[in-house]
Amino acid sequence: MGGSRSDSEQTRSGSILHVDMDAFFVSVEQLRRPELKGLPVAVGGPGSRGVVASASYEARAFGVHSAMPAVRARRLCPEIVFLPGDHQLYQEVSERIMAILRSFTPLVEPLSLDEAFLDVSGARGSPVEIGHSIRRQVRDDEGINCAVGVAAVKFLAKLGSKLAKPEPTPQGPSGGVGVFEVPVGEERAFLSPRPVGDIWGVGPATLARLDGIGISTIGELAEFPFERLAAVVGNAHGKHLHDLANAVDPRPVIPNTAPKSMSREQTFPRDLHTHEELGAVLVALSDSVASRLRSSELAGRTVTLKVRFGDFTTITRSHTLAGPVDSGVVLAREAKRLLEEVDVAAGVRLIGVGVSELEEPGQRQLSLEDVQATSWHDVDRAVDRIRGRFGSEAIQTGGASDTGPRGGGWIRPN
DNA sequence: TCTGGGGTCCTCAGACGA
DNA sequence: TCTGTCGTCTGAGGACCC
Repeated sequence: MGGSRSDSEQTRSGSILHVDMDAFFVSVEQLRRPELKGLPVAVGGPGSRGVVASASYEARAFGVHSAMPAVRARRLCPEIVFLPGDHQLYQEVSERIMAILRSFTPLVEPLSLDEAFLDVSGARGSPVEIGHSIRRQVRDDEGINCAVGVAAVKFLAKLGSKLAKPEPTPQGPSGGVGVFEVPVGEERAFLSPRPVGDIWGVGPATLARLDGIGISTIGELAEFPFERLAAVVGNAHGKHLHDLANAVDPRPVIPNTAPKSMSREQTFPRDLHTHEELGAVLVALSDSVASRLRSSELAGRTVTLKVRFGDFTTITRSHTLAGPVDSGVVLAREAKRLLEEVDVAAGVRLIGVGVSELEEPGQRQLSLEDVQATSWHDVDRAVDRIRGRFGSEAIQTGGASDTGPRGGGWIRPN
């Protein structure tokens, strides 16, 4: 079972593909800076509070991995090259790769910039052949390597792509089958000996709980009485895990899923201790979230403030408005209102603003609050037009000073 | 060791109305 | 009228993913 298999064999293929780019951010950087090829490279925040977002296989050979603090990555691999990252560029490359995937089937569900599920049940050719074709075309057109998992269900396809990836060595990626298939009918046998941590949705907390009831393999989880499992990890989570362990995953591939929330957050190089400093940041973050809402033609009703203190404890405070808003001014006002109820004297390392309960800003009855918001709507649109024409830096909120009648007007930077 | 940023989903508790 | 129950909504937080 597994690996690249020709269709002449007897087993039947599943029609779900999971495509996963290899070290995506780093690969994109190495394309525009070929001198970085073959070197240990990481993309991420290089500062004292930064973490690794993506690491080259050469860096991984030293034990560096994503989400690792930059300080630790440097300790493990002193010669590592840290790059700040260019999200705009990654977005553009990702969109071109997704277009390649859509040339094989319209049923493409992006999971993030660098991975996607495909349903190729209606496509021409066998799923394994399609997997190889996708790898070829992504490599030829974009210079990026990717791994493909083929299975009957999403969870197994995702596990397959993980197993198709090369191994990290100091000399770079080594081996890797490229396309890994879990044939239909062999799922349970494939899963049974694997560690339970291979299940999508089992992180450190769940792993510890499962360990506490003597479960370490997926096979053990599959045989465990559901009622006892649910008592330990909760009903919904228990059912989900039990199903996955038994290779049951009815989730379809859904293209074009609408976002459910949008947020922006920022970690400071040093903790901030006053509402004034934090309020100024909230204005900028709110403006950014609102701008993205408008460009997606969405508006949200629930505003959430996130505060992480110096000791890493995190709280959220939220408020649901009468109607959806997409104005940075209104978001900032609500976020500041929520912040006023938080004691920040101990020091804040991160602050964030999020909006959920998203909908299209359509017809609805306007409240007095809405009318006030609407008066800023035209201003926000004008700002969008200026940024569209002259770039995102062309105009910024005056929230840093937080002065003026509205507590954060628009300024043109010098 | 010391933990970014942007998401999704789930659980739990309290308020509230039927 | 009072009390208990149930469902729903909202808010807060945890866990997980890339």
